[in-house]
Amino acid sequence: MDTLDYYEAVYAFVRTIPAGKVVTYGQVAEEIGEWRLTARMVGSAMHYVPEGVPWQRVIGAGGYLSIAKRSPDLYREQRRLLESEGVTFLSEDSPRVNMRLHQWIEETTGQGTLFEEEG
DNA sequence: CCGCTGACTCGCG
DNA sequence: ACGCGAGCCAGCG
Repeated sequence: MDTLDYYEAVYAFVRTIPAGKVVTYGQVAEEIGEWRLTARMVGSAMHYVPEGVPWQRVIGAGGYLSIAKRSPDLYREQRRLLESEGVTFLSEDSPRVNMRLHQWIEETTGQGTLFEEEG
């Protein structure tokens, strides 16, 4: 698989994520199954995401909207898009999605289950 | 070819 | 809970 095809594979996968569901960067890489394709690569692909791809459904590990650190504007945009399709957060102020309700792919490694509810 | 960087992630204070 | 450093691999100058 050529390098640029990685991006296409990522976009193709992201398009299959149903509204109201979210997947982490790491999960996208894992699902595609190319050993070179890491979470970082998925992040790069999302940076150049073409129109029509529901990029907001790809989030950081643990439900955290990782874009928040680098771009407050994109964070607000992503949050707005997610909430408009029914995704809920741990709290109004929290940048973390309620993974219990919205995670599309179940964690199988047993590690991701240490997601905590708030309150 | 070398070095730096990044829409990432994990482990440690 | 949170900042930091390290590991990660492809892109770019």
